[in-house]
Amino acid sequence: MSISITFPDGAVRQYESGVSALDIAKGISEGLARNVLAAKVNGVVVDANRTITADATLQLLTWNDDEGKKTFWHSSAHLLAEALEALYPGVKFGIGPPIDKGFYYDIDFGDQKFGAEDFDKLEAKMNELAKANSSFIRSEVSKADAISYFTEKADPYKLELINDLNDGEITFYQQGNFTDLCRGPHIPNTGFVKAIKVLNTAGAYWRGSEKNKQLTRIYAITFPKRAELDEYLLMLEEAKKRDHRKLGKELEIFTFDDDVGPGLPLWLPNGGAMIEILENFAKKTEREAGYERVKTPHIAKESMYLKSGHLPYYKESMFPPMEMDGDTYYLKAMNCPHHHKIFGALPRSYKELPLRLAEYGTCYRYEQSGELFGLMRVRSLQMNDAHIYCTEEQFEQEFRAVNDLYARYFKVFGIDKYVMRFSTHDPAKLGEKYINNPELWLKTEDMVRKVLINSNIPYVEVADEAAFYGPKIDIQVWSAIGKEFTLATNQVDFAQAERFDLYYINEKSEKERPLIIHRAPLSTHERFIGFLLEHYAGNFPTWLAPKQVAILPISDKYLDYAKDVCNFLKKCDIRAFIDERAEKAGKKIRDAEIAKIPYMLIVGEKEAGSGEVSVRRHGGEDLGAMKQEAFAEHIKKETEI
RNA sequence: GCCGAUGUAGCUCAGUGGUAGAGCACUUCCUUGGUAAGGAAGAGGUCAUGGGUUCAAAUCCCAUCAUUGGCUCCA
Repeated sequence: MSISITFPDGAVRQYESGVSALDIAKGISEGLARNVLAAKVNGVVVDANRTITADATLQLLTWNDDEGKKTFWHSSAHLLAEALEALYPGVKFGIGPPIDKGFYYDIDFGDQKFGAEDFDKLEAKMNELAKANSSFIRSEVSKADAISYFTEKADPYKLELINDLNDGEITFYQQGNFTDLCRGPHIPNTGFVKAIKVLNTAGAYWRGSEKNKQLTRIYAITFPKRAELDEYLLMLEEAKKRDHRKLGKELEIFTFDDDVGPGLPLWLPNGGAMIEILENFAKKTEREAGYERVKTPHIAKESMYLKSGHLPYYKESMFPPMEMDGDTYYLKAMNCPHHHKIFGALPRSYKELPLRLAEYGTCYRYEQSGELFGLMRVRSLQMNDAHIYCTEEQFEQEFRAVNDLYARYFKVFGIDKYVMRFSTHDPAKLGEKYINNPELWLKTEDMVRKVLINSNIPYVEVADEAAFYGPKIDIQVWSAIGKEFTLATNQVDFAQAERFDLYYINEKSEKERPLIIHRAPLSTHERFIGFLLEHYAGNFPTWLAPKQVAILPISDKYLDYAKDVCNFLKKCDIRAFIDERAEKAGKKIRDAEIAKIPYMLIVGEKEAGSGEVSVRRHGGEDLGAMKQEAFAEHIKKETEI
């Protein structure tokens, strides 16, 4: 019997029923067949050697397809497991999925030890098994047989997984001497794997729950070509150079000190300068957008956090309380309750709304020790915070205005690689993780969704990630080394107005609850500057650079002229300094280049005589000689934002 | 918090049981120079901290602290 196969380009060809994707590939070219990792039949990814017995659409998946890569890495995880079982008999296997870059396998090593010193051995074994060209053989297994197989192997994890599956949907895959519970699909054989790198190990709780046993997770990556692995490793090296922790040290932005404490950054003068620049920018922008600035203390009494509802949710991650005059005080971990108190301090009319209260508020959060990460996750932080109190009718416009503000900021910084994550509640956790008000949850979530859709903002919606007081939008970005974190946030709060008994008088002279928007588009100084360091790889645009201009006298004979230039630039609000060392120009240039100073002004006999400066841009571009005033003008123009 | 790794001069790092090292940075002197490293000398360390083993510990063992790769968490 013959069947019709439709290819992605629309071509339809006839084949004998029972043909496999691999057969079809071979029919097209041997070269293609060598590269086929899996196939997409009627939209479902399957093994390339699965037989096709009815008319179907077919896409051959290779390394160039994401699904091809995923299949390749998934099979590589099985290869890793096969090697581990050979080297460490009796280890138990958790799960071994592909990830964005490579794959991992969670292993229970029992009494056996596995560490970085064993990576070479494991790689060697994997290479050996890869060369064996073992086919991945699929078999359908009854639940009873599956249970009996893994009972014999005494693997509690696989048994637990099988338990959740139904008879008839269980498949095994075998390659060489290794058999695994797996839904597949897999690449044709292990020989496709040509380059292997075991990257690191980590503890990982079984099924992601702290209550379960911690397994050893082994991360690795594989490629069909040696050269691709080398390229990948090189890229990792490059990424490390952008790491804000490395750059922050090199550019003297921040430091940590054991006597100050973990997660408590010290801002060096360069970091202090950046903070000032960012604040000035934000304050101006927010003033124009109708925000008013407020200022609140760093501590408050327990009663306020009980009222706000934060304490039961976050007590564990607040610094321990202080006892004073018979009262219990906490260091503030969030600014919202303080701001709510400001809203409530005066009688409010609908005419005052929306009321937008902004503060670069300093907060302290007792983050778990294992969470601390450079500037991205710290225990003292200063937030670009504001709370907008508005009526329900004003909500959409206000929420949209906040999103516009993000867009504006992100454009200034050239931030374009991010994902908007819309977090909603889980109805099953009302009253536990979330304020128990089902109608308001649905209503506000609808409002947010509407704004996102109406503004054409791409987003992903995730359930059960909301704040306890309402849904939120987070802007997710990635650090140089690939760690995901929330940069900015925009949250709806329908709970705290009630808790603080906040109200305004509406047109009909009735009391009404305001809706509250929490927003922090520029995140915290800590996280934002950490992010910017990586984003710009330390090469800040001139307006943001803590030091904008290095004045480099050719010799100390021209120091006086250099001082004239420096004073003039400072008067023009340009951040300039003189390299007064008795070094040659070449050395001073090199050091200014390494310090990533945007402009270098070389001043010597020629310039001193003519009142000029010779301008070199960071990176080497020579802008030639110009009058001091012309240079000041040049910088002014460039730093307008 | 949990599992693993790491901790030596300001920075980057050598140093596997026998007198603490290098490069850069710093200080001083010489050199007074033209677009990515001039020369010389000097100073700088309780080898994270506290115990232990040993004739002897940066080195071996234990604990603590910090950093870190992940996991869990994230107002």
